[in-house]
Amino acid sequence: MPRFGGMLRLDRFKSTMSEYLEDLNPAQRDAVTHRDGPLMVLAGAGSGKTRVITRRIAWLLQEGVAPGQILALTFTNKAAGEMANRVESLRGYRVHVATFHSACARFLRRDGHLLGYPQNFSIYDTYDRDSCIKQLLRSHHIQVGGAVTPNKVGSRISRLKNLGVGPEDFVSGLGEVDAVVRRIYSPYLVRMRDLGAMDFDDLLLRFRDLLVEHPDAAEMYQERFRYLLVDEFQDTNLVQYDLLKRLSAKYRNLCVVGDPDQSIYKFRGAEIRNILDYQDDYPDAVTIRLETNYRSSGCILAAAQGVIENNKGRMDKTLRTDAEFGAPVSICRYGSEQEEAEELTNGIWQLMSNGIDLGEVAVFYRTHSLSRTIEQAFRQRGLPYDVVGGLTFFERREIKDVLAYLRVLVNPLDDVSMLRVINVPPRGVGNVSLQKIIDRAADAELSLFEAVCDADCRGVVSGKARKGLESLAKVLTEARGEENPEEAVRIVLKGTEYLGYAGGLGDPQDASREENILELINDAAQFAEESDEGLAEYLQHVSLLTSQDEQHGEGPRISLMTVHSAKGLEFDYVFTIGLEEGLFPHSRSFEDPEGMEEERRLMYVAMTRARKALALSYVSFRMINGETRRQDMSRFLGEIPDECGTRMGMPWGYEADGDGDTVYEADDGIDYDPGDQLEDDTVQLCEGAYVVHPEYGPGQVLRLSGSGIRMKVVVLFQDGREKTLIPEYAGLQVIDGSEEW
DNA sequence: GCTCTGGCTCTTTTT
DNA sequence: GAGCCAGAGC
Repeated sequence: MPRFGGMLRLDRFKSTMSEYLEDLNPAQRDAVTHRDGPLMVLAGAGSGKTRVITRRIAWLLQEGVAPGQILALTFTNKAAGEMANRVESLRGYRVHVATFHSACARFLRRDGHLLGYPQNFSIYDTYDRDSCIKQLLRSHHIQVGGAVTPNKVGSRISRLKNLGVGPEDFVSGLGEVDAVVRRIYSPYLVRMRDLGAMDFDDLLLRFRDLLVEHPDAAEMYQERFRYLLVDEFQDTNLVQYDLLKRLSAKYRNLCVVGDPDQSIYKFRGAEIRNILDYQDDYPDAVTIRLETNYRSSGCILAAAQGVIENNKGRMDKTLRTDAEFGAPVSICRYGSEQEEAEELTNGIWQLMSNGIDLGEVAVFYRTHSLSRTIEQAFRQRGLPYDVVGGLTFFERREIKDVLAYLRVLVNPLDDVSMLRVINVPPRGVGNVSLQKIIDRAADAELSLFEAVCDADCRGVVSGKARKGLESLAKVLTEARGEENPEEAVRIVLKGTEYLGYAGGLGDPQDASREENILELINDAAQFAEESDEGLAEYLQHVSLLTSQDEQHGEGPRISLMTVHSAKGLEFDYVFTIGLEEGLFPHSRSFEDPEGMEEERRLMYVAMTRARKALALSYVSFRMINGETRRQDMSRFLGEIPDECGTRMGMPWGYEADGDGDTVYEADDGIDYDPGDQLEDDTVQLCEGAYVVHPEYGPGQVLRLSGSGIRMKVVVLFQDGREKTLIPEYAGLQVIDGSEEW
């Protein structure tokens, strides 16, 4: 985590100017040495953008700008940390590098009281936001169901907030969701304020409010941060851009770096238009284009270029490279996702046997759901991997439960968190008792936390519920004021016997929930040790972690992630799977030409992550939502120039080793029907049959029930587990004879 | 008040 | 297949 401040100065960092500049090309050098005034750097993929930003910071420091006067904003905490470290190693100074959200959170912790927020406000993620909305819908007697779900209402409100549209400006459309939003939007804002809580959008909006409503505070920030640098500017939204304009209003040293071809976050309010507006808003801005790619082979670059050129509304830009043409991009078609996963595994084994570092291998996909088949194959073949994003550690149920306890300790107004834990683990507080205490709290104008901690209020319930609330109050009172996050976690766990409860959740053989909680203790301990900050800071820190910030296992590992998470990263070997119409480009973008262009930019991002080799694959049949569908090749593959791709065979010359694997050529019209194999298996499936499950391993069928598509089997697995499975979905393989295991 | 079951929906991407 | 929810049954 980047820490602000740190004024250490070491003489050995005194360098001559040329040291920062000599390995830069002329355009990069111009960007680095631009002194004052607005600067826009249009940086193509792999053109050394990060290097330019860090060198520029180092250069500014050398020019006499104080470290505290520089604020750099990046996309992930990880990127921020790396950038801060690089600057530190160049100059020996720590500068402020943060994400938009964490910077705003930090500022609001200090000055949010000017807006009436407690210093220890809670930060709600999407899930918490939806819980809050769910409660609001209930209290407004709005029926949930069909199109109206807390999540849909929440996303709609979020979108409006990103556009800077308040409840008073909102002209609702015709849809059901809009009708609900019209009723709920304003109450939601009020409710969040009462809870002392902010969602992700609020962090930006409230900080903007602060700048607008408190000119003295605004001036203080303007004086403080005289030099602003923004990475990934193409993915900022209107509110973020507005913030930047206000922050830089006095000194106008706003340096933005971005690539319109890599704008992939429209769905969360990003505006490529910001790049065009920037030129209007700062007519005197210097614009520098970085057009030399230092990352990818010539072939990969040409292939990516061939794809992105199909976008109509695009700033003209061509990337050059001096790199060798390199190996052609491999384009493979497989029969099914299982085959895709298997061949992917084979390809990676091949790389490994050539001594490749697995840390330089990545697998990208458009949607998280595609990771599962790949993960299974990797696990079976013993390949170490990390999944970036998806359900992250801090989004897990048991972790969120424990964090909710911590949150109410820090912010007693936080009823959403209190509701989450008031009966977790179960302590006899059912709906009836819960409603009683909620009503009592409302009458007494107390938060739920306060009501639970007040013996008088607890008096409204009796019996088991009362006892439960008493024990809860006892834990909360005991833990309250504990500043050390690790200690706080321990007190909560002990007082609530949460570990025992978590152990009983779900699969009894699955110890991962307890392990996760122990991991949380470690994380909290580590935070306390490294930062000497308290519980409130710890909560803020974990609330704003990004999917790329997660720590992973030891040793080199293959990275699995969505293309969105891949932005800003690079790998020697990149596999992108699921290049099929409807998946990538995703069907949700079909009607909308702008959406399709964004999909294409996404493809461009995926391709340009690769340094040495790029393999793209698609399948003829894929199981989607429990239904096997016939898939067509992605249009993007057709846009790759012929001289850049080999449309057959295994990645990079891998040959099937005669075990009967079929190699498909693209568009050869071969109809592979995975149903054939399925039917064969189903026929053999009978009581006593030996089977292998991709996850649970070998087992024996105990009973069958139902028939055809409704058929279920009960299987006793070797490890003693008994599972009821639907053969069609479970991927069960029937094997003959017990000698197999 | 708690737990289990069956029915329903689900899959875009994230701070 | 998985997560969520409502309703039934204990």
